[in-house]
Amino acid sequence: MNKPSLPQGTRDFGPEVVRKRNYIFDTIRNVFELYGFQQLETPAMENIETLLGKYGEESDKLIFKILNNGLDNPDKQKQVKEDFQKVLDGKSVKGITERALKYDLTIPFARYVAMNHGQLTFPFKRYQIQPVWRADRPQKGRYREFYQCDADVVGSNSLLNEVELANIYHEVFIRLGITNYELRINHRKLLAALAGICGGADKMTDITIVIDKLDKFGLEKVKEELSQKGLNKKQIDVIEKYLSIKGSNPEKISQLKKLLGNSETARKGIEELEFILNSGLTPDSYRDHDSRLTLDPTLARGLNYYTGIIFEAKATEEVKMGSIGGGGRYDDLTGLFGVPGIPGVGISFGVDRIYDVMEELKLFPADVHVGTQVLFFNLGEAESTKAFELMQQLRNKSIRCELYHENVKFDKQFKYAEKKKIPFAVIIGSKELEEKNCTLKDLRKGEQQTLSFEKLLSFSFQ
RNA sequence: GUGGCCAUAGCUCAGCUGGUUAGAGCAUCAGAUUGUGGUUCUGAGGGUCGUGGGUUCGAGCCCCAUUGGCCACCCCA
Repeated sequence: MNKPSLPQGTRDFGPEVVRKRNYIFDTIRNVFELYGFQQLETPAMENIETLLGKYGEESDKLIFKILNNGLDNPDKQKQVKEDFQKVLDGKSVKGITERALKYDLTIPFARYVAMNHGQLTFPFKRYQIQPVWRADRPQKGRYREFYQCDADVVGSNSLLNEVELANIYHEVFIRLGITNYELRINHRKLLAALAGICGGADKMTDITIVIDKLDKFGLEKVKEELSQKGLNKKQIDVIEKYLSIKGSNPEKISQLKKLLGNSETARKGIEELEFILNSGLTPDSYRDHDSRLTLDPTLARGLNYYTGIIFEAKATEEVKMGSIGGGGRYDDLTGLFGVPGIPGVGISFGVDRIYDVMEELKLFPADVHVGTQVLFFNLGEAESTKAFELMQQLRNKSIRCELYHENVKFDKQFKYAEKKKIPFAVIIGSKELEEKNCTLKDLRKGEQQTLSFEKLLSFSFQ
């Protein structure tokens, strides 16, 4: 018998970890609901054509495909073998696989909206907290199964939504104690305008991918790669100017206007960025701390469907972690599913990464640990019957209790309480039973007192 | 998908240029202690050294393959 193991990149979560994760989930959920979002759930798997081609070519390879059942049916052998040959050639074939695990929450949401747009009240504000799967190779902060927490607004072009979403980021991170985060924003239209000047719209993907690497590889390497992509000296010069835009947010805006101001597309993008940056609705702290909400012209984001404002949230530099959240506006996501004209904007939190950041910065409050408050010692049949009765009454008062499972010596029962960090022990032995009282010991202080049963039931257990 | 590093007790690790019976700390269990835990002391259990093959008189150590983990690239949360 082989040792049991987990699939690569997946994890079990023990009780301690689940508590901490729930703390994050609850915080995010509360903020989402505070802002008027309602929860949606979609299946773990989707029809494969719902997902393929939505994220870009590279990402299609990272979608987990589910093998069809019944491939061993003798009547189908010939067809299956032909289909499988196509799979070997890198194609996705319905005869072999027609379902896949979802890759993110946005596309399934768009599918849902496309299917139900007749019934929905717009703007539709939904949030979704579910696992997604990527066949990526695991490494730091990257797993094959991980949770996303998304909030999206569809059916509204208003930039108010962007402002709201930026506020949600702020509120969540502050509540979690991640006070040193940075929310970077940019606009796809700036990148489109830049591409328009430098080699045409079809170069946009290449350009965005390359400039996204600026902070990692530096300017020279970026210029080198642009040259390899077929851009000429003049075009690269423009991009260099674009990349060297620095300073406060207003300073960057004015430089962008100078560089791209001739382009109608860019002007629209800059206007929208200015609206967000200057919005009186953002918390005061944004304006006090310019670095919190930062205009970053080099921010690109890989996902193809973004068309407007894009967001990315990062923790402080000292925590070497990729982005802990991202999002943006898309003009026409449901158009992919035959229902055009529904724009949307959304954000996503990466809970697994937020967890790692909080662990590293020791941000979990001590009281996320909510275990048993009271352990009733088991000192015999008559004794434990009384203990059981009292325990149930305490439970009715929402005090978390348990009765030790067998009558063993004190030593063991104390050590059990110790290990489970149970603060109180209630001892009812033959002596107490006779005197109709009990011994209550505070294990943190090492102090104990004798209480009547009535007193025990009204004790606060703090 | 590409590259680098690693794999020894439940956990963290030691184990010399290949040489007798593979060690430590922590954890676990038992006892000192049948109504008072955390400390202490004593003892015990626990390993086909990730897996499969090879070289050798002899392999935890060397070689090949394989699986898994970590890290980086691509990409991303």
